[in-house]
Amino acid sequence: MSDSIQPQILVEIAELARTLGHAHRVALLCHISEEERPVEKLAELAGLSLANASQHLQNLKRAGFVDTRRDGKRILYRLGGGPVMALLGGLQQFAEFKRAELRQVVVDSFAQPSRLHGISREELLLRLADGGVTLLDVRPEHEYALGHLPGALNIPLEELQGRLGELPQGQQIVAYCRGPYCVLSRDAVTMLRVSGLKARCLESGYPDWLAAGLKVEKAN
Amino acid sequence: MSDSIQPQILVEIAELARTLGHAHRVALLCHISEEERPVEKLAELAGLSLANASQHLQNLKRAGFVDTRRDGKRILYRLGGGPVMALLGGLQQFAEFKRAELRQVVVDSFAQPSRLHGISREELLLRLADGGVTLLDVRPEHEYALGHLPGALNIPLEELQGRLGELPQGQQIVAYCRGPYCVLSRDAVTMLRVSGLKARCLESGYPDWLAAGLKVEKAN
DNA sequence: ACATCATTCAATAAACTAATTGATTGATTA
DNA sequence: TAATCAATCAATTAGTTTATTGAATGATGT
Repeated sequence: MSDSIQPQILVEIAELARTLGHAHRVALLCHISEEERPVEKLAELAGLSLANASQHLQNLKRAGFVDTRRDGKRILYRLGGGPVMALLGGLQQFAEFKRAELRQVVVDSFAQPSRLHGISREELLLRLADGGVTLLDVRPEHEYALGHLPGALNIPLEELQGRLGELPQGQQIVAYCRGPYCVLSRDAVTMLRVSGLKARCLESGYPDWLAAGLKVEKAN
Repeated sequence: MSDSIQPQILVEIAELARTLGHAHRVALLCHISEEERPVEKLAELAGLSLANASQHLQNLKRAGFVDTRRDGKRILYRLGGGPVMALLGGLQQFAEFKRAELRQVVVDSFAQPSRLHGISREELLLRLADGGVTLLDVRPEHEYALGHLPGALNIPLEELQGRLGELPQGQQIVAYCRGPYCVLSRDAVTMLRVSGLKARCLESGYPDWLAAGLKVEKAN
């Protein structure tokens, strides 16, 4: 076997990962991904002291996850170039997978013979173009606010039972949540079908959509 | 604005990232991804003491990146469930993007009017089924050895000039490397075209292929 | 030019992480 | 049942990383 992987790229990968290895930095990165923001605002959002936030932000910048520009007195941080969100999405998906695994649901839903045959992103895009589909985001409100598929309706799973009336009767409904390992949309589809509605799952969730570079909508 | 992201998932994400935040652990994970292996072998491959390797491996296991099983006296580590390779691929791609950026090549290749119109994975799969395509992996040999697209020929970019004779004359050649931000395959295509061969780039690289869950080939 | 304001820098103490050593576990073979 | 062997655990030391403080930038607006 050759001398395995180039050690230098390993070190670079590890450095990138370590930069994301602190909850405050991940939080800051999320806040930046929502919208370009000055340091003070970010510190407030993340609940950090100014100097502390500044240092974390500089770490993120050194790693290339964010960029800055000056606007008058303030320095605005924005998302950097490159596949930053894909990376963050990958982490989020793995975290989501682990949670699902803990609840011992993954195995069940894979074992389940009718996997509710989810709809792929490609098919969804086609269906959306035709207009015969209602997109339903069943994640909690704050996650929806941070970004969702264009035109998606938000009814968190917990509220779904009580808000069935808000959904169109004739149309096909496509529910999605955090990804293939997240059970929210599966539960939603089961619930909707029981109520006599035509519902399917999106195979992949919001992070995946984001990672694929497709357009998203954000709350104001 | 609502209370932003759930702090708990942020902590979990950060923990995952921190686990990948050490070159030795990334190296171990790569070695494990190649093949199920016992601790001793992994320690040797990564150049670590046994106890040290064991500790790193346990970190990886705690995070869910790897799993273990016993086989006689030895304990074999294998890749865990969930989108581990997608995550690692995401990191690799971001690292690759940064390198390209440093060389100030990304901007150029995006600015370049004819982006060498790359071929998509879907199209490649179709073409491969027809058999009229030669797949060319232009990454260094050791990277190729760790895994490559099924049936791909390996000629590292540095050797390409001298080994043009190994390529079929009539067939379309599809070159790939580490991903959309890697310049190896672009350079290769340019070189091949100059030599009168029909060549195109794969839009996405090996890590992306891996992340998409498609079949790969490994050296023995 | 001066005062102002957002941000960064520098220095410190506290907390955490990594590598080494040697002891321990737990399954296998004789 | 004892010897063996792979792997893990425990404890130590050295090295990093984090949050805090207060001082230093550096562009703005009067």
